[in-house]
Amino acid sequence: MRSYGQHCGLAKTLDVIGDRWSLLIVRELLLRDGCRYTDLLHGLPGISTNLLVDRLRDLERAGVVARDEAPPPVATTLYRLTARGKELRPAVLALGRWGAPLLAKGSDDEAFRSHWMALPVEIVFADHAPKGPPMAIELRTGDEPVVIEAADGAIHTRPGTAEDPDGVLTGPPRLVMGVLAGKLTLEDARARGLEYEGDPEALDRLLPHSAAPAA
Amino acid sequence: MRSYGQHCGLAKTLDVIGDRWSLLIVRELLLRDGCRYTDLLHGLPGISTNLLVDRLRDLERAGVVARDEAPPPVATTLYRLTARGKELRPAVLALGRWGAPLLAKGSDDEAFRSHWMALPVEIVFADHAPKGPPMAIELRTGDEPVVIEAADGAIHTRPGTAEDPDGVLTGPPRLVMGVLAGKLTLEDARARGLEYEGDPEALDRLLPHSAAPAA
DNA sequence: CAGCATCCGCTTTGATACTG
DNA sequence: CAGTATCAAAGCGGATGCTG
Repeated sequence: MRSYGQHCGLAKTLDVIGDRWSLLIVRELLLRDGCRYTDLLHGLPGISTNLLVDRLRDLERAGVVARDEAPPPVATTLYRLTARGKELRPAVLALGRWGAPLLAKGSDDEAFRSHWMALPVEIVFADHAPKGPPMAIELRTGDEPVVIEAADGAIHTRPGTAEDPDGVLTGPPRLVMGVLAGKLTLEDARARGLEYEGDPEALDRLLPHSAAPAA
Repeated sequence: MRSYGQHCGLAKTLDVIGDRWSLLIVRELLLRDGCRYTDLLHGLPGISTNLLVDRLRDLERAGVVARDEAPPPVATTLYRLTARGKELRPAVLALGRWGAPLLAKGSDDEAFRSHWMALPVEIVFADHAPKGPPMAIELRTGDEPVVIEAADGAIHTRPGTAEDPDGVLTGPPRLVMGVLAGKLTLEDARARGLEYEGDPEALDRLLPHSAAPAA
């Protein structure tokens, strides 16, 4: 990207990550640090192969992304964020939060990847019973199942299934994301076709239950 | 901008403000809400006139910017952010903060506008003596003087001069911005040519004085 | 198959000139 | 002052080809 040539912090940031696709690449690496070229390609539906290469090079030169040559069992190169790249997390979360209300208006032919759900979870969820027993909620939507786990007051999200989940959310991405992003109450989502099986209090432990939705 | 077509909050945000120049236009309106086309042009050195019009239209359609037809004494149209547009402030600040370390490496031919200094001030300054008397520091750099005022624990920045400033910072934009962004100590900046006249404690009241610089 | 590189048509941007 | 109009240059998207 051509530099804005402005002595301003925002402009300098945009000089680095303002190119089309750049910040989405950062999103992918924030969600799945240390992943392969092909993983990135899968997590960025719509990008063309040459653009991905170009952007990775640009971000590498800018000190945001690093590439590690993985040793023989894997024998591939892994892309990850540098420490400096990880510092983009607050900005990415702030931008993602701003876009949450727009998710409601999305059309049905939009691409969706299950691991993207970790972003809204990080933004709006909190463990309201940090002393409670470890807990897991499974999400069945999109290209792969995802598990949200709460333990010791911390919340983690990972791809895969849970052995004995306290709750299971099943339905179209729009409804699951609506609930996770705090833009849809569980009741509304159920009325529109979302299914929730398990302990009704499990989700309540994580969802913001103040009167005001997340701003 | 062509939509990313991804059901993700970040992607949705970038669909709206991811175009080149868009977020810098938002910056201008965050700093000087209700300004004229020409003011925007001046605050966005490097943009071309047709691009500015295109972006303003796009942002208007997206509900981020609104235009008010000012009544006869002024008789011009004023651009401002909508409530929704103002909600971009946290994201803009987060991005601006990330770029602060990059300001040090800027070259001397970069464009600079004094009112941009309000961003770092908002990010790193705090009034450490909120009960103290009202105070003003004048900044003399860039295209116009700027005053930072602290009163009742709140900090304001405005273009213009102060009648009886408690301190005056004079020097090239790079050094003044370095101090404001917390990337340069006052001593370092003075050694490089920054001048500070007035009460040495006035600046201390606003600068972060913990050992660690702003992350 | 992972990880690129090249080519080509289309869209976006940038610079400047011009208008009510 | 507040935009339009025009056009060249750069960027992007999609397809395809190459290499281990």
